[in-house]
Amino acid sequence: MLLEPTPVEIAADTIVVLDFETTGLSPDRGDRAIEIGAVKLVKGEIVESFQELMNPGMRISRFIEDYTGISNSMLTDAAPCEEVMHRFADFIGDFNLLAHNASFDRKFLDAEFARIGHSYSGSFGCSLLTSRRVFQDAPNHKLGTLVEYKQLPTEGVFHRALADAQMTAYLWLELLSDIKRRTELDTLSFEQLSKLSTVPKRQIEDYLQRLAQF
DNA sequence: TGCCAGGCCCTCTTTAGGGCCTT
Repeated sequence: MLLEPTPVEIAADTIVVLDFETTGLSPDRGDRAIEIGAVKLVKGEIVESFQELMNPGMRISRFIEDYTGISNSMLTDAAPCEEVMHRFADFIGDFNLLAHNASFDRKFLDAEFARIGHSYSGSFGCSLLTSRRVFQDAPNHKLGTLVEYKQLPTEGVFHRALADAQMTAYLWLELLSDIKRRTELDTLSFEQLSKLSTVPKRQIEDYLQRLAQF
């Protein structure tokens, strides 16, 4: 008889990859989220997705309309941020989280969750910091460039939350694959990968060699 | 009207400056 896995074991195998579209760069200066997209990766496969527009209670700039393709008219009928973030809180649970340039998405997640009095316990990983170390020969480390550089699956849509979250998930799997190949390891923990993103670039080869010895 | 942030990381560094990323 198989035992049901404990919640801790499930969390270790599951990552939620997320991406926000926002009114600007800084929640500290009043910017709000306008779309959240996310996919749930379980043991390297996308098993669930989440995508919702949200009404920030203000008009968005022409720049953001052009950049994202999200118009003011699209947001008029969207649910308010608070309502969407409650549903997103249920989606992410206590799973570990990942984003491309996670410091950006983290500050918007924290700001929007603070508005609804919600907190979360998952750790944040960053595909930008990791790819700067693992894919050091890439022309640059913008998400779109890395998708092209690694020939990752894409529908040609950029700067929309779900599409960017999906591409970030594929980038993460490519990073995992590359590290596994270089270390000849079968499995890598989220903690090992998070640690890697803090190792100085010049020391990455040494770090990978140390990983391979365990 | 016009402008706006911040974390990370490299180097011509650490008593600093500037490029890269995210919207």
